[in-house]
Amino acid sequence: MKIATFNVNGINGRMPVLLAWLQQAQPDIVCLQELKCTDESFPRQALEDAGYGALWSGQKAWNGVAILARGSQPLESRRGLPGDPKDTQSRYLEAAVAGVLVGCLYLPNGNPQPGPKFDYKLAWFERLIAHAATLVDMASPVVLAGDYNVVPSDDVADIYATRSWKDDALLQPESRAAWRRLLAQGWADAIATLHPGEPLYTFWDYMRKRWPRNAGLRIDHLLLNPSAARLLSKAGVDREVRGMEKASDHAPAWAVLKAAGRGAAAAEGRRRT
DNA sequence: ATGCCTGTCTGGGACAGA
Repeated sequence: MKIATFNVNGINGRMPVLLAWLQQAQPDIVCLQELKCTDESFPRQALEDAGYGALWSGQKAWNGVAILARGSQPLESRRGLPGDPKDTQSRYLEAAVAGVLVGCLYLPNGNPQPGPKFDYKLAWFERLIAHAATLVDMASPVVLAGDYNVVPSDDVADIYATRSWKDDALLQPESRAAWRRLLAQGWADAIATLHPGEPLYTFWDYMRKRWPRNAGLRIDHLLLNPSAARLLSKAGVDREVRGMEKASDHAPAWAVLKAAGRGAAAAEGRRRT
């Protein structure tokens, strides 16, 4: 089973890219962020025609998350993080698909920092940590996938260079401390686990020729609870998607879990023949 | 400190992204 996360930066303008990637990569589960569309304008029919059932939480102009499942309908288990009823931003959606619990998240960017947006980012992170604590020890596989808006370290595996980013919310000690506390619950960073030290960036700013220069950041992550981590067999980034016409500024990141969920082994078998 | 790009909502320019 292949699970992917992709910040599309506007789903309706990104449909040609999204559909081409779905067709090529054939992910079983997809977490999408930054839909930038209302619930009414979500392209449900086009995704269904491409073979995907969908669940979405839209919002006018900004944010918005969705979960896609190839050949089935995701079963919603949660909409929004607990802990702040006044938070109306569409940033979290959770569903069960083929025996895997999937949390799709779009963590606040937090710029500029310091300031109220950074405070909101850290507060949202605390709510995520509290909710993740209730999921990490589940007997079934759990994957928390999305745009975390955190560059885990200054290492070249996570960022091309830090000079122009040192004051950015994505690199701040508070953001990284929250990230480390989340992982310390027992979550495995799929890409870092299988490709330690490799610069598998997921975001390249549109500005300053950062894509042609491969001046990227690793901010889209898939975290696996121990049950899911035991099944981890592959992980990667489909970086060619960033080079397509009318690309998002993010590329999809993905992980493959072996024999996860009912029928997955049969599906793997079919794929090999 | 600002522009650099691209998106949405609008119908020009503000705001947000990271």
